[in-house]
Amino acid sequence: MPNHKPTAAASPDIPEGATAPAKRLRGGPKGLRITDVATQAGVAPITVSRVFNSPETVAPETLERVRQVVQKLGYVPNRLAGGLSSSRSRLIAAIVPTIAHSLFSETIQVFSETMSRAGYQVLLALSGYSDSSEEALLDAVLSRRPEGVLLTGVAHADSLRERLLNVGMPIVETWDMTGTPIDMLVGFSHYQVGVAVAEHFLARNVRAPGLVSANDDRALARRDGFRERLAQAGINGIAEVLVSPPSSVAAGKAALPALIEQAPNLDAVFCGSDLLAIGVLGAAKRMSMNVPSQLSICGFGDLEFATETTPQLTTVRVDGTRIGLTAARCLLDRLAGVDKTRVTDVGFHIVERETT
Amino acid sequence: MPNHKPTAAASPDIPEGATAPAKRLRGGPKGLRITDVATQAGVAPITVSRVFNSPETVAPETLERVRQVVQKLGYVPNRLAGGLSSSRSRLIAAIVPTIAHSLFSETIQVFSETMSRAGYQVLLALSGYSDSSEEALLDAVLSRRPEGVLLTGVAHADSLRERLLNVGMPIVETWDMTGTPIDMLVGFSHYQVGVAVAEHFLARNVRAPGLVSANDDRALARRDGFRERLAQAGINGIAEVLVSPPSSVAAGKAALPALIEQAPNLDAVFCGSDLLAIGVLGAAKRMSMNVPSQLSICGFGDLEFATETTPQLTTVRVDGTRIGLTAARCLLDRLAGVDKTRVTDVGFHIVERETT
DNA sequence: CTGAAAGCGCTTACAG
DNA sequence: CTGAAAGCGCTTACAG
Repeated sequence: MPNHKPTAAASPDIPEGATAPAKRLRGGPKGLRITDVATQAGVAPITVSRVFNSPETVAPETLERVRQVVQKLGYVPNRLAGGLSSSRSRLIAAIVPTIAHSLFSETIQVFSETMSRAGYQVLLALSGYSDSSEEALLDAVLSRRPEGVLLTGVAHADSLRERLLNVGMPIVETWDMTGTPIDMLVGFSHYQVGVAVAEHFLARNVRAPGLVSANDDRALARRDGFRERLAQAGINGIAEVLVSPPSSVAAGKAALPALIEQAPNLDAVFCGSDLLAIGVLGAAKRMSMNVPSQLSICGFGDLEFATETTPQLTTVRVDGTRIGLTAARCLLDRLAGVDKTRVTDVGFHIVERETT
Repeated sequence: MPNHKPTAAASPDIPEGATAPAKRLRGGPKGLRITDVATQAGVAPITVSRVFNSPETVAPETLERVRQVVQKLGYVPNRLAGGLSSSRSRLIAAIVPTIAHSLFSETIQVFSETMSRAGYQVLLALSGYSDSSEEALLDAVLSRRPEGVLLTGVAHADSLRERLLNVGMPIVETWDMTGTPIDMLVGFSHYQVGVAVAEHFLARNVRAPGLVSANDDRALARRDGFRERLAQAGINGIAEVLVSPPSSVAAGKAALPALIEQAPNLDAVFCGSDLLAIGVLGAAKRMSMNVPSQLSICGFGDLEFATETTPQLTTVRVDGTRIGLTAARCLLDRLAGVDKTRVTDVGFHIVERETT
């Protein structure tokens, strides 16, 4: 027979005349609490807590007994309470511009899987591509007291950087590169992508390259690398069309005529995404321009289908899965007290498919 | 001058000889608390709380004064504490098999945007396609005490259904249809998709259709509808290849020869996803089979690029954005106390592109 | 419109 | 290996 708690036996024996200060009730019973389990198992609440948080410190028989009660009652600990009490929320925030049709989704997928295997849960925060309400978003995120944060891109606004520098929790910036990370960083240089694509075009003796891309931070960095490398080769005044995110096939289609208007001799286009590249390809076909002989097209993102359906396109591949996994490991190491490599450059590859 | 709290003035005047029961400290100061703001603003903590939660009940001047202190100090309320105290976590859980390369990502995107506009945050839980650890996943989710749950698919395992029926929080099942939803439902019938694709093929006088798909619940429901409708038309013993998720172009490529081995006269394939369809299309090309004249191919998902790059393919379109928006509204209405329509069938469309 | 007290359900920090 | 007490940072439920 388990040892009974003395207090558990002495239930309603408060003297009639006692001046108990009229206990205020806060709503009805909301569910099972740790004390319910403790009472049934004949242990103190702290022992039930240990069964969940440090089972190795509990005697095997006690462990078994408590677990059976937990199972029987269907008790699920309240982590709001647990987190408040322990200052360990077991929550990680992931701040992403968007997950729809995006390269980031596989990063978040792996990141989330890895974190949850380690006992953390992911709070998803979509920032959109506008910086407008990023302050509010950060407030919302920080109000949950996450133990770590994954950012997509490097923090742009100074006010955000400032705040994040001061929160004192592990932070990984991803999908970009900078010399001044807030904390840890897993990504690659979009500027260098632009340079590499420029060199790819130059090697093909392109004369009048143009560019179509969304006007977000990273796409603009690629543009800058592209432009500056071409300028070194004496090519200036590049035709350019910027579209607002999300980029789409339709936007790519519309862009080609606009580019040709700016540069009638256009013979190459660097696109901010594979969807844009497919749009440009479609428009080129309709204008009877041969790709790639008359018009070289390079996308970005290396969508899975593209290899099969559009072998005329060159594209840039980034290993989003590796970014997610590495970012998760960085955070986990840091949370475990290990001082982790701060910057990881995962690089990128230009994927030139067989020319048709 | 703001009215000072009496207690705020009387700081360290406890008599030396007092037998104060050795206050135990729990770690150092972890950050700003509501009392820090209250003290600086010369109000009670509860007033600061009201500034955040019911500003309309606070005098304009007080409101302003408190907000300035909040701003100056950079105070962010602790929602672990707030949620524990108020039993309102302001958290919504979204349980999704996967968000990478998936149709669900746009549903989650819109769902998350809509919920966050309403002051909720989304906890992302990836269930994978295996039911193995779904119990553990649900425990993790419920431990956060979300105020609502979005499920992808209808709950399969009885034990899960049982638990969800009893948690007493609003639940929306999505992306599927059933006569016995747990609570609310926004989706469509995968079985009917299969029926519709069968009819599409029958209208084209197909004789020997086959099927390749992942072996998840919903894909199998499509298969069943497909099979049974064909059986009604006297077509039985359909060639079939099941692949494990995630489905891919490569899996589609590998499937076609396997299908032809089962059915040498194969003249149509219903694919579980557009990626599989692209793979089958690629394999057909390599085998010099004309699509669609020799081989009809139907995908599922209507990926954006496909319209442009693979006009030979037919596919099935579902409005994932609408599912996400509707699901969010259902939950929000319910949270606001409105009794909401329980079942919404968003339907689907067979998209037949111009035949090349 | 504002506040003092009590309580939300856990875990820390001791103590045995 | 186990437990009693105190505290985590808020909000509820009154009271004025």
